Amino acid sequence: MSDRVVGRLSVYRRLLTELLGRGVANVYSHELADLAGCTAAQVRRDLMAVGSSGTPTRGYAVAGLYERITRYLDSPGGQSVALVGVGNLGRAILAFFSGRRPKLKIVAGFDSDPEKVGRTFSGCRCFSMAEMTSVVREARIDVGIITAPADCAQEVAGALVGAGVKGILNFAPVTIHVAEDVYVEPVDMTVSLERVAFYARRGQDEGSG
Amino acid sequence: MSDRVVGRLSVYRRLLTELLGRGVANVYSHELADLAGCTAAQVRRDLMAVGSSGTPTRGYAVAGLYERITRYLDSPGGQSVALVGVGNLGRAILAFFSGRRPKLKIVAGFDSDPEKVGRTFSGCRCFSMAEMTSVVREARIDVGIITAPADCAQEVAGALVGAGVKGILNFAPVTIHVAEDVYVEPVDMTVSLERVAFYARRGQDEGSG
DNA sequence: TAGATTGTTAATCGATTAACAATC
DNA sequence: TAGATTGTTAATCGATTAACAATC
Repeated sequence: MSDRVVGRLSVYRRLLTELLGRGVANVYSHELADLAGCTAAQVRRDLMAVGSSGTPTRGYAVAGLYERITRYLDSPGGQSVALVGVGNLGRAILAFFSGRRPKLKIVAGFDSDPEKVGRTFSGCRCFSMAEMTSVVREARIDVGIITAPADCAQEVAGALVGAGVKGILNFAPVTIHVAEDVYVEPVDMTVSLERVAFYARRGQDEGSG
Repeated sequence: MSDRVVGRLSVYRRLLTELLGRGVANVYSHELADLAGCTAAQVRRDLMAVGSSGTPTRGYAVAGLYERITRYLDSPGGQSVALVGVGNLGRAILAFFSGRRPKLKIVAGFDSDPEKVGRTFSGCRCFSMAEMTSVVREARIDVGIITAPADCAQEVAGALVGAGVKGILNFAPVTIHVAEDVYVEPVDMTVSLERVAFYARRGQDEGSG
């Protein structure tokens, strides 16, 4: 399954939650496509991939769709996340995810600043860097978020992977290198802003975002 | 020019800055590729696209490369950015970009909270929502960052575009719809984290991040 | 039935990769 | 010269798009 499809499934699910809340029972592929900003053909192909099917007259059942996507995307028992670097951005992300997805919860923060260690931010306890290996192993954390400064991001990534993390969301503006079986998703805000500025100046050309 | 190439150029430039600081005069495509996490063929093709050429013996001149990429990516006179929604995430982003790229500066923040209006965050003045049109026009802002809550992101996008913005970096977890000539880049942290969690659990498969 | 939608198959498109000649 | 790298061309790959039969 390609990363693009996984991303679209996540978007569909968010839209389905909204439709469920409004009591909508069925949706057509072109309706989801309009809401998600993609094509109806993509929606149908993606939904087939997770084992959902619709009918020509009624489209897809919202509740069934939500259930299928969730079964596909989520781990049944939930997954735990660690966040390393409880600075401005780290705390903003802790606040952002607080209570948002109970099955994918940030259960531990880490920081080298003794002032932050022991405190709780948006319901998440901050530990020292030295405690990382034991905390990650005990809580069976397999996802890490790096909001540490660029100059220590690689070291942090190594420590996370060493403790058992298999996926990293990297906000530090550096390319980190890890073992092949670890998935790294870079979220480089500088790169994103420069790209937006480029297309804002040049006209959209063919930018796909 | 595809959005992927623009993103890689931005990464190359960051690496070149570092090399310049270390006094490195030349680089080979495979060296940049290793640092950027892409292939040497991609690097050579991207650099050709911005009009740079290298030699078999010395590779590429770092200074010349930096200059070419900058001339390609940056607006000569610089570009101004507005940020709407000076909450936790907005303030973290203001702090992150503060002084980072002088040619691409966040010159105004906007928030509906009267407590924030008139104050300065990381050197950026916060204005009221009512002032958006006039401030954006007077400062010739053509890039917007949306860090407002999801339920008003679409409205904010409409206001930004109405005031003349041609590119939007959207951190709100909703798909926003704007005119075709406006470039929108979504940065959906929920989608990103769910994708990382998915691959962390399933093994990397073919995730390209 | 009529008609819009679904799901499948083929065609297209773009980007990446591989192969190779040119070059310093 | 020898050899690694550059730049070009062809092949491959994946995803998207288009066309169409099946379906409710």
